[in-house]
Parts: sequence; structure tokens; C-alpha cells
Amino acid sequence: MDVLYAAQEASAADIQTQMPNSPSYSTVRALLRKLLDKGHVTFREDGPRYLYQPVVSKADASGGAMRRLVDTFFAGDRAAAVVGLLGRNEKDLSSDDIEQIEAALQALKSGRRND
Amino acid sequence: MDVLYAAQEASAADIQTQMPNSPSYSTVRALLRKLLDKGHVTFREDGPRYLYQPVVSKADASGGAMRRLVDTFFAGDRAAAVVGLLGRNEKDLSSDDIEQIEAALQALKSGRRND
DNA sequence: GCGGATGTGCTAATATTTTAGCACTATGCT
DNA sequence: AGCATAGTGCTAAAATATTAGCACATCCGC
Repeated sequence: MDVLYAAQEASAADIQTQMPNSPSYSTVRALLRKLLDKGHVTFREDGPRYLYQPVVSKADASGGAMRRLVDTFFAGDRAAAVVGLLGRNEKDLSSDDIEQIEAALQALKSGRRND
Repeated sequence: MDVLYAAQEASAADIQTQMPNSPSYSTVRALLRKLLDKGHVTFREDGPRYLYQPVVSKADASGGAMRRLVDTFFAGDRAAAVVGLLGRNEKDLSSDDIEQIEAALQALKSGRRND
């Protein structure tokens, strides 16, 4: 699923190469079949092969993932999660990045007033 | 693992009740034994029962989880992830929350200047 | 149009996970 | 002290996931 969300659309072979634990091709295909059964992915035919894509939109899925992360590691405190995410200093944010975040914050504030 | 990170420490029974898909008690114990084998959790004895806790610190684990989420859903763009997280309007952030975030942003900015 | 390469559908074997259940130990209550 | 309760260690069976491999379809270069 993660692979599909990252790529939006991928073939079985693509998925295999991008999966952790390097499962066999058969495994990936079996997995895909199960996901199709369960209705979590669809596919479209692209010439000889299938390209798979998630059924649930990326936005919805990321929302769910974020909620889970916030609940698990920050006891549901979204602000703490934001601070934690900002604090990761693996790589500096560009000033452009920071502006975007400030803009989002401002939007939030005015939204609050308008309720 | 998520349950353990949320609780910091939990008994097998606790873990069972908080797990999705409600697995059987046996399953939880088998899982715990494997996690012990693999060195992902430790336990301490609390009277008659064991209390399990993750080996990797919550901070490290949350860092990994955040990186994965940012990579999967935001193509590695941390700022976009922050904006996405802010934009979730499941529940408004308090003004206190917003202040904390602003403070973290300010700290980041000055950090950048000092490099 | 033919042959190789690539891809899917399917089946069967193997490995792993999930589950139930019994023996045994420690705890707490009366 | 005696007993019920709650917990672990262990074993074995059932369910599920992983893997290999073959038959058949489709595309691409010659």
C-alpha cells in the first residue's frame, strides 16, 4: 500500500522492487490479488500488464496515517506532532518552506475566528 | 508495537485489548515472544506478570514513522506534511497550540541563521 | 508473421502465523 | 494454610502467507 501511495500507480514488478524485505514476485502477485479481493486496490490494463492503484484517495489515506501517528506517538496532540515534525533536523527547511507553513498557520487562525 | 509506543509499557492482556483485529490472547503472547527474540521489546516482571516495553525509544520510533509518512504521502517534502497536518480540521487547534507551533517555527528560523 | 521476452492465471508445496489448551507458578483473599 | 484467580511456558493443530513453477496471452523487434 505504501508503495502504491507513493507511486499512485505501479506494476507488480515495480511494487516488488520497491517493497521492503524483498518478497518474491509470486508473493507480490498473491498479495495484489488479495488486495483486489478486499477492494483496496484497482487496476487498469496498460498493454500487456496491469497497473495497480489504491482505491482510497491519497488524501484520505494520509489523513488516516497522520491520525494514527499522532495518536500513537503524541497522545492525540496534533500541535505536539507538528512541533516534532518541525524539530527533525535531518535537513533544514528552506525559507520558502517556512513561509508556506506560516501561511497555513495564518489561515488556520482566521478560520478559527470565523467559526 | 504501536500499542506499546502509545502506552510505553503494557501487559499481554493490555496489548490484546488495544490491538486492532482483536487477536486471541495466544496470538498476542506468540507475537510478544517473537518480538522478544528479535530484540524489539524487553519486559520486566511486575509481580506475577510481565510488562513489556519497546527497546527503541519513542523518540526514535516516532522519527522513523514520521519519515516514512512524509516519504510515502508527501514525496519527502516535510513542509507539505506539516501543512497537511495543520489542515486537518477534525478538531480546531487551541490558540495555545498555535503559539507553540509558532515558537517552534521561530526557533527553526534562528537556528538556520546560526549555521 | 515469428520468436523471445514479459506478464498474468492458476495450482500446489512450504513456511509462518494464529489459535486452543494443558501444566505449572505466583498472588491475593478468607 | 487453602483456594480461586491470573499469569507464563510449552506443544500441537488449523489457518494464512509465501514461494516456485507451468500454461497461456500479449507485445516488440526482426
